[in-house]
Amino acid sequence: MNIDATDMEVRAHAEHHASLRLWLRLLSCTTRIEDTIRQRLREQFGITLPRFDLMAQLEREPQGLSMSELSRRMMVTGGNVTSIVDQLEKEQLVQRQMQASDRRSFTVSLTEAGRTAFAAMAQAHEGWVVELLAPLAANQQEHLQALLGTLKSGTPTHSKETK
Amino acid sequence: MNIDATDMEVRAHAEHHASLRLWLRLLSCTTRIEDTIRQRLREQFGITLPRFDLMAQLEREPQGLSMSELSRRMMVTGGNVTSIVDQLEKEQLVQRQMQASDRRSFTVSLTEAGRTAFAAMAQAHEGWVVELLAPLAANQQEHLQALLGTLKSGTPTHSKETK
DNA sequence: TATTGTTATACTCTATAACTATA
DNA sequence: TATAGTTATAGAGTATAACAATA
Repeated sequence: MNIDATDMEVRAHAEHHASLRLWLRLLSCTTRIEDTIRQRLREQFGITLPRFDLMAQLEREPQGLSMSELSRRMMVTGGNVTSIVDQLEKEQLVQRQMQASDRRSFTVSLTEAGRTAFAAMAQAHEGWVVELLAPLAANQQEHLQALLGTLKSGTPTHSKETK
Repeated sequence: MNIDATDMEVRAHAEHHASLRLWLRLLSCTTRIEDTIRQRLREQFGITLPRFDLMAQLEREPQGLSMSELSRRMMVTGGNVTSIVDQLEKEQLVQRQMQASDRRSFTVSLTEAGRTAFAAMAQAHEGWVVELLAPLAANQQEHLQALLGTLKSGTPTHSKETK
């Protein structure tokens, strides 16, 4: 637009546009997969994604987690964790256990039924993920993993010329 | 687990696990960026992501879109589009216009104020995206775009050995 | 009859804030 | 005082289904 636009500015505009297109594609790919998984979890197991995620957190920590730790890991506020745990407890998939050391707190863990149910769901879930990522060959998946690692860590492997 | 497990099965298990890790990383990267954008849109412009998305759809189609077309493009049901358009119309950012050809339908488009407001939001939005993707150099972003294109299209560039 | 859009309802997730019990 | 967790409230987004007007 500017008559004084330099090559660098032109290039910067083009790169900005490319970043925006990349973000829209990243978002649409992820959303499409997530929606598919969400729908299948609901249809086949009658469970929502946040509940599945909470159970997955507990599955990784057999000794259980406190409400506040769950809140931190799931990045949602405490009140929400309470309601999700309430629902899962009603279905006897998780249990609250008193802690002798601190009577304000307690430990949430999977019940035996919860472990069994989660195992079936996790197996199906993994199958869906494999299926939905199948358009990418194994070496492409590795490459994608590496690129996303760079994006996540915030550590560029190549320095950028533009400030 | 199985005593008869062949090398292929072992490899398949390893690849399945890698796919799952890739999916979790894809999800966390995307969610992190999306949450940041959502939060900034709310704080700086008092708008939600679905409303921003609807305005973005309209910005691309100056002649406007019908409710059903908006519903299709945003992949949400008609009732939801009605409520989002209602809110934006109340803020005078979009307008409903009668269509002579079909009196059941009408055209939704950005108002002048809506175009102005959207321009400011879109510019900020693009800047955030550039910032959040900055850990990746330009050539890495191109690579990521290509890989996601393969994932999206469902057309593997390499055939897979496993059925 | 089919389609366009609205309305009503219900549910989940979310954040905020006030609250209780314990440390 | 501070912390762990709960409760209450409000709001957004979503799907479903019944509905009115028009084609």
